[in-house]
Amino acid sequence: MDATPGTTPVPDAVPDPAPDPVPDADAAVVAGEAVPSDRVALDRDRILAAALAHIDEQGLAGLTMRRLGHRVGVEAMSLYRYVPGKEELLDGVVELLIGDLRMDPDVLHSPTHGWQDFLQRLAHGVRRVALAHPKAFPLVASRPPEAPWLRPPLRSLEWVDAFLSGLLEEGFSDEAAVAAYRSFTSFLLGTLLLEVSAHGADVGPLDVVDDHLADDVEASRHATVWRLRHDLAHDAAATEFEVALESLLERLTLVRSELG
Amino acid sequence: MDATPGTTPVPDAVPDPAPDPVPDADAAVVAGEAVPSDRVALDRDRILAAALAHIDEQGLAGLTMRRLGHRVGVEAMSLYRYVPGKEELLDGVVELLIGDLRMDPDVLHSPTHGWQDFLQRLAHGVRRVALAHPKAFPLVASRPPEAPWLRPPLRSLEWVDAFLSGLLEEGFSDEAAVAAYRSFTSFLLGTLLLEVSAHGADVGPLDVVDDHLADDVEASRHATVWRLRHDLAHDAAATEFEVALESLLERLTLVRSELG
DNA sequence: GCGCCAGCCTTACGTTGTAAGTGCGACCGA
DNA sequence: TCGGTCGCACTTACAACGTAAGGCTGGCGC
Repeated sequence: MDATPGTTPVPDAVPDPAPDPVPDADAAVVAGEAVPSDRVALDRDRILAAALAHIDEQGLAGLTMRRLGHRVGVEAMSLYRYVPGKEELLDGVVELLIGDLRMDPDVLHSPTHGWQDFLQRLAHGVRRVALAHPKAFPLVASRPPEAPWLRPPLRSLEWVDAFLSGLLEEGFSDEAAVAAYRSFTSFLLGTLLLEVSAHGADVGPLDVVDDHLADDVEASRHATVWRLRHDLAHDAAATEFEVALESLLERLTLVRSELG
Repeated sequence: MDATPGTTPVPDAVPDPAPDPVPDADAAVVAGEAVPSDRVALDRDRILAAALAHIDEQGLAGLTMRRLGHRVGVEAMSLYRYVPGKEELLDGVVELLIGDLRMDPDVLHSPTHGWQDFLQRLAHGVRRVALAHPKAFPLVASRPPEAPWLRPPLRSLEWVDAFLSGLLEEGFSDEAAVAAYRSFTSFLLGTLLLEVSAHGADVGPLDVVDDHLADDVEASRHATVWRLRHDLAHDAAATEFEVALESLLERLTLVRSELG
């Protein structure tokens, strides 16, 4: 019994070479199965998924070509047959993240119940992705966009087009739709980046901060911060998101009629 | 252009050792001058300033301990006498950036002309810093904050305290002040991050995008994006910032009275 | 004169991304 | 059945990185 769960220094789960438990590989192939060995075939999607999983577990800095190779049961250089380099790999992870949006059944591709419902669903979908992968989400912001007007976190032509087309269908003028696009992306990026960042630094439940920081706060200086420390630590991100989104939509209603 | 550290022979401009042009060093010292050689004394502030300048010119990926050392005329390891490591160096650069805020004569430390004026000035001050250092500003967002409630881009106790105290003076309740703090930081972060990111990707004036992207756009798919491409490329960040900020302040007025 | 020590340099190690070449197994036309 | 080709992983190698450890030097106090 190797790999006892309590002791391993590296939690990676390499699939273990497993000296081919299949007695007759040809038979398996004939039977319609894929590769007989449990070492499943490598491909770009599997690599990207592994990279995302690795980031979720170890953080961005923990992702290394060698470590990623090890995780998928392969030497680092083998990855380069499927991915041109590390930069492109990270871009692929970002694509994967926004790809999750398409799979989300609660996110609509066009405003079938009004534009407010459309944007509400989209915003919540993006937030779900961000919260599901807090360590990876900053990538969505930090990767250079393919075009200056392809703004995170809506980083694909597909979604930008869906966004704009959707609003146009709903009576937005060209200018209003573009303005709404800019406001919406700024809002999502700022809010979600701060929310996942708080999650990352979320070590203890509250009150526990660095000593020197605590000293600074406690000492008469910064008295207000000290007094409000509990309010500041209190996490009401979900309802705040709701409120701020609602307020944004109200503002967009104005934009819609003013620039109509 | 950079990012691949493999080939460039480094175009840095080292100040040139300059074999001590001063004939009598003691005389210079007596005369009240600093170190006689033009190789000025190294210290933490000079290192941080050089690091910021380097990031401004070469980008974040271009900053290396060796290159930074070379820039200040010193071997890489000498930097470690003043800075514990690269992480702390980057934190120092962030401090330096927010330190610029304190120097800004248009930014007030307390609301002497009403809280709206106070926040307006603060917001514009932060935006000025972001635009002055577009390559470095993302650092403000990506460095892990010292405490979860110390939200970028207001990353120091000093400013958070000033913010909260200021609003309390102006009639905000505790809850309203904290809520305003959260909204304000989200707004600034999202807006400015996207603005500097657009500046970074700003290669040509407009229309020039990657070929494959252009193909995707041009081909019947994404027809709306294609049609609105000029509106999308049109940069009205300044006035949009103004409008969005105004709208935020209006909303905070409501928060102030509702949670009052 | 002597030792101390701040400040810088040198050397060295482990790790990173990746260019280049090697080797092996599966397929395929003869 | 046999080479030949080729896809795919492995091996080796290199430059650059962050940084640990220690060495030199020149100006200071005693």
